[in-house]
Amino acid sequence: MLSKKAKYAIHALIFLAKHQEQGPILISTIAESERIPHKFLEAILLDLKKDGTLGSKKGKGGGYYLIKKPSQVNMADVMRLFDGAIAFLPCVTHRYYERCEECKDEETCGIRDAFLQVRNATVEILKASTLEKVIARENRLLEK
Amino acid sequence: MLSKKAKYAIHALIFLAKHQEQGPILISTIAESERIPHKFLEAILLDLKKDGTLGSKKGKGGGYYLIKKPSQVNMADVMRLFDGAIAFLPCVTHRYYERCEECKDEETCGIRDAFLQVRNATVEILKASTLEKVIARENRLLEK
DNA sequence: CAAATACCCTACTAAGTTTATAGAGTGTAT
DNA sequence: ATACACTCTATAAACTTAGTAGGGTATTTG
Repeated sequence: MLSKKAKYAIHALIFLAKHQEQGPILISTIAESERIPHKFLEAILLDLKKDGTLGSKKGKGGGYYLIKKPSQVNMADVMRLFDGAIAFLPCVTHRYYERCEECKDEETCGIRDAFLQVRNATVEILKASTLEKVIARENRLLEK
Repeated sequence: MLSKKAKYAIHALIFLAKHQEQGPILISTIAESERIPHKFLEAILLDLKKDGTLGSKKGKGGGYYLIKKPSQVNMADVMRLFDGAIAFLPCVTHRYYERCEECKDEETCGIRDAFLQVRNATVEILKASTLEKVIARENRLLEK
């Protein structure tokens, strides 16, 4: 399951994308609108800033804003940032690769292939799920 | 990531399937061969028994054995048994359905669709990954 | 029947992770 | 100068995971 951090991050990103033209948005504004604990959201937005997804401005009129285009922000990257590797086994991840400690012989491991397929399918779908598409989908659903 | 419980369960099942014709296998035998803490494995095998996958016999000459055919035991079921729902969001699971508490309106949620696709793809792949196929794959790799 | 065998069950503990909260610090605009 | 709003460090409560302890129960064998 996704952690709350990842879910909050996604909701915050959607909010920021929807209000992009309003300039910097206060943490408090997002926190209230999305019902996210203020201090918790602070840490989340900071992570997204260090990641290069968001920018921030201090002082009056300050707040957070999207740096990347909504078409460049995808669910796979957000998930990785907050919850780590997407794969179910450490031996089938690309960037966080580690041997499975329970595994006697990785070369002849019968389950690796299935979990590698799962990983690849998951990454493909989540990479394609960009902020732009997510918001387009919400708007489409709202119109009905 | 898969829990150790789920990984241990998979390894124990593979072991049991490979030694199927030997009759009941001792917990200790599996524990030593697969390097799983004895008491921990006990609990795991008991869960698999309650689930209907394994049978057991008490007393001398006792132990655990597969009840289902290796072609009927798949990774999706094992994962669900030990780690719960496969989906990343509670609102896209079939049997453990719950609303996402962070979600304001499920009907217009823009991310549900992507995570539903992920769930469906994952379940499909893991359902197809049966004990029979996993073992066949190991044997194929060993021959090379 | 008795004793050994081996699974069954309940409770507990240690460690790690997640989900926060508190409060002081730093930079910015007016 | 001062209010504003993000930044950083530390801490704590709740929950989950992984593993341990110890006795209970059923079955086989002599």
